[in-house]
Amino acid sequence: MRARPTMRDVAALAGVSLKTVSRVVNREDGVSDDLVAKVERAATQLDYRPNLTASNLRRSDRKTGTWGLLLEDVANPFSSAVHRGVEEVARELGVAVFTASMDEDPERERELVATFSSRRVDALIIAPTATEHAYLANEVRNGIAVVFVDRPASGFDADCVVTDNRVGSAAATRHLIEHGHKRIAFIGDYASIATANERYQGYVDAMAEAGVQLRPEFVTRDVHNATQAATVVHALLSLDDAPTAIFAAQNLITMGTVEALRNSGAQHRIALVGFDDFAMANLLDPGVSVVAQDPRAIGRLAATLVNERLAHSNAPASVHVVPSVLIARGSGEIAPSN
Amino acid sequence: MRARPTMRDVAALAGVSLKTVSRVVNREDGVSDDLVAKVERAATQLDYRPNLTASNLRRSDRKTGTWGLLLEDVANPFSSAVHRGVEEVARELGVAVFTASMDEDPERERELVATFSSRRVDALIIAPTATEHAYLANEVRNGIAVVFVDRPASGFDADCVVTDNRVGSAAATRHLIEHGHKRIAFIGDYASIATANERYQGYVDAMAEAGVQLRPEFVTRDVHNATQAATVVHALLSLDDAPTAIFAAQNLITMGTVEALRNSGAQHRIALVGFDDFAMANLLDPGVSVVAQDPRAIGRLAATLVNERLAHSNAPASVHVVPSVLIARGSGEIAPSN
DNA sequence: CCGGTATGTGACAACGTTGTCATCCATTTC
DNA sequence: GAAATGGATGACAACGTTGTCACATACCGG
Repeated sequence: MRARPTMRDVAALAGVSLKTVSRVVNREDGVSDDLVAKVERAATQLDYRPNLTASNLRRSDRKTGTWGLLLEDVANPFSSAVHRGVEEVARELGVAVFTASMDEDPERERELVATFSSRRVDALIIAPTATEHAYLANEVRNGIAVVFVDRPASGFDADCVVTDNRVGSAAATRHLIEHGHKRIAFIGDYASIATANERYQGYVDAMAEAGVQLRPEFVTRDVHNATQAATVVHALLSLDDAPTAIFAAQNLITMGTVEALRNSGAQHRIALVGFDDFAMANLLDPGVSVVAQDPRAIGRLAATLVNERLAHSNAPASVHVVPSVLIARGSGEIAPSN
Repeated sequence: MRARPTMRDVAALAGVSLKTVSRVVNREDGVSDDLVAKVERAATQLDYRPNLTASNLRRSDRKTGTWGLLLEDVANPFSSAVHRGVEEVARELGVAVFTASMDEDPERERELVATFSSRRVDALIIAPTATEHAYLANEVRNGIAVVFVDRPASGFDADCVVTDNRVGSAAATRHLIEHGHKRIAFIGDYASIATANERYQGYVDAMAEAGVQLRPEFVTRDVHNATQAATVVHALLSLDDAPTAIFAAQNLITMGTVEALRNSGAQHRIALVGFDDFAMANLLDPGVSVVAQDPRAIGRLAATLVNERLAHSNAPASVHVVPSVLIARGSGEIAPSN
């Protein structure tokens, strides 16, 4: 394997100076047509590829055209849709994106930020895992733009893109109320997660708005996976005065609920609305009504904000809310059974 | 915003030479303890982050610790699971990964390869879209390691990780035969896709092995999405002598088939096995039996191969097959209706 | 007390590129 | 016809780091 060709090699082959090659590669004008042709021929002949890392080092604007994207888990449907949205905008801008999963590990988040900072990314887009983000101030001081997605960060002021959690949850709950339900259970994620709280608040809002009394035995929080959710549902169904509807305030909770309802044969009797859409929800029986987030739009918006922040680094930080949409598929339109 | 601190700044603050800072940062030994302490204190005080791009430029081994991962679509479940597998290995190796989607556009594939090559990735992992990969020879000559996943490349010799398409498809077909079926339909993707052919061959193998005559009216190829698949299923069901079982040789085809069977009320009467697993397949009614690929294992293996190739660049290229697993969930175990 | 070795530290060049400035030659201008 | 202008090209330094080598000091054995 030979050494990679450099501008010097191209220059030698074309019989011009290094700088002229640089000019041609960067499409600067002021180079005569025949030299341009000669250089291009030489570059092609050698399979020359400009070395962007060397270029970035020397360039005065000090931008590498690289972003870091820190997600919960690249294989998770929500994360990967955000990724997709970010990528679409990055592609238009000619930016390359480093991606990594944090798996809810704050330590890992910090490691990744350090790694990406060392690689001189222009910006970081973070779906935060850590609860304290003051440490990012160093990076911002070093010129890195930071935008949060999905969850706001605490202890640190930066642009942020979130779903309309509270309003969307209120809409889900209201939808059940409008179909005649009053005994509506809430199953939500860890109360320590800001968005989980927002969703709970939305449920509370809609219940209050309709004058329906909250019943503590119908509210379960700190549920994090499908198995736990299924257990909760079984417990709810065995109550004397069981709920006639369930609002499942998270992806996995919805799936666990579907499973539990089916195992109890209650899937056509108990109404269900989930927060966050998932694949095949329309093919289940009944189809599962959900409040769908738009993770791809979230990703696109975050990337756009990054781009703006890179242009005006001292603009005030802002929070952007992406609306959710209620999709009726059957499960949310079941009437109360008694 | 101040300029980013460099080694020079750290050296000045610590009162040592640039080179000593370099030694401390790279944990080389032969630096006295008190100088190490001084340098570390200065580095912390300035929020110094080593500039990996400058480091890579100078380093003699010429490795950047960066890979490029080219996927069909980062938001697609198969792709993102491969991504996850690659990332896990990359993380252990301290490698950062650029990811991008090609959306079945060969032009885009080449652009991305050029971009990543300019950024001096050590390796490319490609789920190929282009049908002709001779162009990659230039990159390999320039020292980039290349590994293919999911589909083999043509016109270019490189390591490759694929699912056991033919054997898996034969297993799926055999499963249906063992449950008493003889009238088994095949619905597959574009015949131009190598893996789609493999899957068709597997179907043919199992039918031949059991001495069941192939019936051309039961074989449909060049089906690429769920809607087309649904149309095909409706046509199959309206045949005088309709099939009693269907082998759906691709993800989206399986979903379209499920939908069509349900719309015809035939989901408990016609057996179905799909190739490639998908979310919620177990919660459908009946659960959908599938031959599951292991995309995460594919990603992990590909990353491992990259690492080996970087160590011995002249080892012969090899093809690695990751076995698939048949998961019985109900739909594949339905007995023939007459 | 000398020469030799080991150890810690720094000066300097180099990686592949771009910014700055100087040079050269061909025009144009008075 | 000399001077001024402008356009094309190249020489050189610099980006932030590491590899190489030289130097200074400390230690050792004879």
